[in-house]
Amino acid sequence: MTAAPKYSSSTENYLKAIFHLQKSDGIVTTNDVANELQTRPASVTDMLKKLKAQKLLLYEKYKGFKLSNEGRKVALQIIRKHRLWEFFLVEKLNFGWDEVHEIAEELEHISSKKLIDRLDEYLGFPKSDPHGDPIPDSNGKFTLPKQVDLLNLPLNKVAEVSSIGDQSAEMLELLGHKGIALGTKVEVKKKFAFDNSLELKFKNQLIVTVSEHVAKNVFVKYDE
Amino acid sequence: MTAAPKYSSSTENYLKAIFHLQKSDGIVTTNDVANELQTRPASVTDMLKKLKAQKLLLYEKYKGFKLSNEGRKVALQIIRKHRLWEFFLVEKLNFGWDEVHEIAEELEHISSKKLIDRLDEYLGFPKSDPHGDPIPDSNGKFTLPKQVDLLNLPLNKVAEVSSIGDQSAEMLELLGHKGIALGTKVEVKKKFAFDNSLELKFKNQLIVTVSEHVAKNVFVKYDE
DNA sequence: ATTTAATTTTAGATTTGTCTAAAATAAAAT
DNA sequence: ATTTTATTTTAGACAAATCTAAAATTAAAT
Ligand SMILES: [Mn+2]
Ligand SMILES: [Mn+2]
Ligand SMILES: [Mn+2]
Ligand SMILES: [Mn+2]
Repeated sequence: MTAAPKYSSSTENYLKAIFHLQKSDGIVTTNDVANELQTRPASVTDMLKKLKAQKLLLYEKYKGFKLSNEGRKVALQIIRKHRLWEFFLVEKLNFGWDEVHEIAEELEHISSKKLIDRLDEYLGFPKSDPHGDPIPDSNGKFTLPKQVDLLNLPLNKVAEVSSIGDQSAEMLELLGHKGIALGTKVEVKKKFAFDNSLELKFKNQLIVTVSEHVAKNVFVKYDE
Repeated sequence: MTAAPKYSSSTENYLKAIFHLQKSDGIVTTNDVANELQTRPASVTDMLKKLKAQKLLLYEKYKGFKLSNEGRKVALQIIRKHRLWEFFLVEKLNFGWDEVHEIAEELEHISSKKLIDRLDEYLGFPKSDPHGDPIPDSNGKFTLPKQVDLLNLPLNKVAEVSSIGDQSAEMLELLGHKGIALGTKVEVKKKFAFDNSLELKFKNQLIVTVSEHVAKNVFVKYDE
């Protein structure tokens, strides 16, 4: 029985970043990772070599890299911890869903597995975090919620905002102002062919306009 | 307005260790700290110099050292976090009081002040941790638990046995038999006016009777 | 008061993670 | 097919925190 190896916070942050980047693009570059982690490409290359040595990454210089099975497994456990802590902060400590990310960025590195499993139980085994992202179970499995972005939501269909693609401060400010948050019920009343901007209607009858750029980053779920 | 400086986990662990050591002995040595932190005296000396440079420590080589006011202030905030997390683990996540220390040793380094103040509120502003140690408030103040003998403990107040007056072999035999030891949690359920004998209840619901003579020699501490 | 022992500090290395500047390689443009 | 540009990697350095071995200082013993 081999004891679960401990990885540094830095290592964990790299694994998580690579996981997220290869989820969206499929292919990940050194620059992508440097940009995501606010560091330098040279530092990324250094770390890629270390991750390869630990068998967490498949890497050949100049050719590319991707997580190994073990690397993905570790990444998923970090993501599990991140999202469970976010859920805790919002549900139990009354934080806003837009102020928990930074704190979870630290909490995700607390090592105790027993702690996170107890927390999961205490929270009632939530399926998704406050941003609508799925929470992997202790085996790393999770069920992707069926969702589309607002651009692809059929007209006059009531749907619920379930996750946000671009979670930058600027985006969150815009959404806050327009009155769009997780759980908000919306329907698309009109789509302008000219610029793909949309008119959305809320439950309270209010109508707002959002750009194509915004619409592509707001994901909703709805019944068929 | 100066932003609160961030200290490394290592720095925080040193401050906390020195705080605890100077609490008991008054005087602290390089070896004490090395022993407490499972490290080498040479490493301690290195860190003492760094702490001095940060004005967290008053230090003159070969002569001795002690925390500065600022150093003590930081130490108390780490202790506050440590003990609040321990309380959380025991009260909310059903951990045993004997298995929370290691986890709190990591959690105490999470930096968000807002988090710890929200946690404090969520827990109902507890006065002491699962080991009976006082929890400093957000200004670093804490109230030492009140210490009285069992005769003077108010009815139905949960208290912790903190010291024994008469430590004769006969007394210790009696206490051992009744199940009373340092750290035992007890409350007084009934006091008989006839002979000042008491009925005590333990956490495990067991009830025992002790004489006035015994009660006068068992000291307990409790909050308020 | 010397000698001996313990404690503390320095000197010099090591590890981890980062950086800048320069070189190597790949991709894009002419 | 060259040339130019962008990306990636190496080379060399640095800060933080630790270590071992040796030197400096203080404390204890004879
Ligand atoms: Mn993180
Ligand atoms: Mn999230
Ligand atoms: Mn600690
Ligand atoms: Mn404690």
